[in-house]
Amino acid sequence: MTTRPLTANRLHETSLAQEIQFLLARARAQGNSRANELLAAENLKVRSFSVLSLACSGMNPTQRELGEFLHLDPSQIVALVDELEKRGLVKREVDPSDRRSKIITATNDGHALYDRAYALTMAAEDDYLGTLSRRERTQLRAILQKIAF
Amino acid sequence: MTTRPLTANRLHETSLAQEIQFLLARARAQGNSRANELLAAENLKVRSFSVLSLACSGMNPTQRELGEFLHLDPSQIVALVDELEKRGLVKREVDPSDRRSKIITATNDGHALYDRAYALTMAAEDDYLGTLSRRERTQLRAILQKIAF
DNA sequence: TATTGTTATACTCTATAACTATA
DNA sequence: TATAGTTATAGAGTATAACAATA
Repeated sequence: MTTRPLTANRLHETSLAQEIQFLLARARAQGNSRANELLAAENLKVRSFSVLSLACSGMNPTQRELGEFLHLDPSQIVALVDELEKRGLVKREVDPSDRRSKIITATNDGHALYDRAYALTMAAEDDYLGTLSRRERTQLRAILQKIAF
Repeated sequence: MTTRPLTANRLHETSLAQEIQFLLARARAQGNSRANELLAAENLKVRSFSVLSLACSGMNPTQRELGEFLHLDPSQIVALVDELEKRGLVKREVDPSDRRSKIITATNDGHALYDRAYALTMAAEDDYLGTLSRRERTQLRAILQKIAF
């Protein structure tokens, strides 16, 4: 964990520090950076991990669906899938019901890597949510799901 | 609010959609985009609003403190303060106790604009947290503060 | 005519290093 | 020698438009 000397702690009392939007941004940044640190051991980032995770989900998502769900442009999905495909972790398959679409699924190697990477993201969660109780985590997840979906 | 057709709703059941990190990112993205939409009416973005807010806080922050608190590089702070200063919203003052540092404070115009912009960020919060009860918002703020600080 | 994936391109955001003035 | 701010620059991330294949 990158711990920095917070000599600016006195700004915690400002109005900005009470805004949920600001706090969300800070919490996300911390979690993202910690997750990226740990995922680097498997040459993944949060972004590519997300695609791999959905490829492993059994839901057979198309690239279009991945982009929609991850809020990423189609061109960004192309780049992410390209990289994972080159590494032999996922494969593109033409959707028989609509030959324009490509379904992204994980290979055996992809599933194996996902299992290890998933454990890393859980470890990252423990690191930056360490001060939260089980109950608080459950509350947080429930509230965030109401916002996000 | 940019409402998009979510034909990928079926992915809500995936393991990824249960991860707090993922949900935090989504919630932040929604809030950020909504706040930017509303702040555009005052030619501000979330980023420049944050600097203006701290300049109005009465805490007389230095640029260094702004960067530390907002997790931004010194060079980014320079660019943000430059823009706000050009618009006559904030001013740089040399810190008498350390002539290397510059203290950022708001002008009268800056305070007036901040009041309007703050109302916009509260409106944005209402928009994307609309489904949350008062109690849930309080819980969320408290939990996020434990994570962020 | 509209949509999926692709490519190319540009724009924004972020990170890094070097410089100055002060300490 | 170290630090605050500045400048320049490069890299990563993001958004846009145009194209081929398919619907």
